[in-house]
Amino acid sequence: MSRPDVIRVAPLVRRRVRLPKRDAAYSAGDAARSIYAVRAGTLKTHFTSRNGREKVAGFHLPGEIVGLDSLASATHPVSATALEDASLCEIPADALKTRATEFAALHHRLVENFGESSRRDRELATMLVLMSADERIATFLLDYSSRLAARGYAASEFLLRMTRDDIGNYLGLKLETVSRVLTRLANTGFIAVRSRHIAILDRDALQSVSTGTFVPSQSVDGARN
Amino acid sequence: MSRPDVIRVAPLVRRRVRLPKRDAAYSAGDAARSIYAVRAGTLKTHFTSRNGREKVAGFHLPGEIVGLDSLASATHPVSATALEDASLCEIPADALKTRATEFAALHHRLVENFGESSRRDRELATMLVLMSADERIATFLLDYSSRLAARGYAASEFLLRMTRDDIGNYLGLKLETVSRVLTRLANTGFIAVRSRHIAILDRDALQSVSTGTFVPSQSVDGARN
DNA sequence: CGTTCCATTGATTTTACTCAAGTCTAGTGG
DNA sequence: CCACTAGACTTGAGTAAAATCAATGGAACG
Repeated sequence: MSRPDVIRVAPLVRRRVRLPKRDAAYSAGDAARSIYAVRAGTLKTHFTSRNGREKVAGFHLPGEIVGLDSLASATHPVSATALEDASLCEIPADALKTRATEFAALHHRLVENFGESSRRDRELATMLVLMSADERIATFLLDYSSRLAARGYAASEFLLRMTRDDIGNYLGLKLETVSRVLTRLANTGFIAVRSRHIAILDRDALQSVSTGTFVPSQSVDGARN
Repeated sequence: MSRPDVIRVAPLVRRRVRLPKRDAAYSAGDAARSIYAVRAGTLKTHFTSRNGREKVAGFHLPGEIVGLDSLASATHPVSATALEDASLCEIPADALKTRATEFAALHHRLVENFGESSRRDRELATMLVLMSADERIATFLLDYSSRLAARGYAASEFLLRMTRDDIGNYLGLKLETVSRVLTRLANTGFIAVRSRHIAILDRDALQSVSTGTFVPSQSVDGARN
């Protein structure tokens, strides 16, 4: 969870793509021909697990890159779907591959990006294993906020572009639990919730919830595992 | 979870390292000078999460590579500790970096390796979110078995080199739960357990447990999330 | 060969899930 | 433009899976 994966690849961009809400930039299994920089809008990446259940892999804000994980294989391992009308820059994978070795700087950026995404995956796994529902939601909100801030958007008041169900799937919670936790955090005055509009009212408190230092209601522990 | 990340890097190896049980090849935060191929023995990678809790990131069998995730940053993001006396091949990172752009094939292997590890991380996250304790343990045993088999070891009878606590931490379960599930799987006759010695007696059944098709005791669902 | 770490098993509690009912919101068509 | 509808969200009550607490047994290690 963190900084957007900004990468300057202007000379490689093939074309702009308009992607209406609910449409997929690519689907799991598609030939891996391109990666995409998110220009505007929000995407989610998702896939069907071996036992047929749908899993949200991540959310992608403007300025971030999707599809990099396809460079290793012939096909896209996940699908990328627009949560709202979006606009993308398509970057052909072959150009990226051949010219990556050509230009050390670009190669370096790629390696960096992989490192970044593996760090994020590691943190997600940690979150799923070690954190309570409250900690996960608090962490999610703070991460979302900081990613928006890094792109120049308001950090303390924003619109969630995804459903409670998507958030829950991503964090390993049921949508009812997501709803309850948001309500609880709102009741303690740490955030304000108006459907998908979120305002962070007390960032420090939210931070302490995310680290398990503070626990909203009565339960005294917060420690898991 | 899957295939070992075999990579032929003989010409780059600097030296062999003997690593006694409980010693670390490197620790989180160390300068990222080298990556390591596991020659013999088993390692675990682990790190301290933001809230100070220890998390097992993965287990690494002979023939696999550790430390690749450090290429992106200046320091190692995780620690690598020997679960038993081990022997490693040290590969200097700078040689890998400079010569990776030199040799397209090696560069390709690196990209591939990142793709593989991100696939594994994604599956781990899925496992943690969507799977019951029984499914996780069954999946873990089958993965462990197939990784051993890929290196020429017996696939159906092996020794777990890590504690129940390590397994539990990795899978997001408490050690007691790990113990209980192993006992349950043994009672149904799918595996045999003698402390850390595991024998897979009915691979198909274990497979069906791992996919949630079969559920050992009484509970009828197996579905989560 | 005793000490320490690891594993098992049982009883109880807790967290988040499930099931269910009802409300709100945004998008649609009359 | 308003009414209608479908999807999204909230809230409540009861349940289940795994965590926690606790005590004992077994293996490994110096």
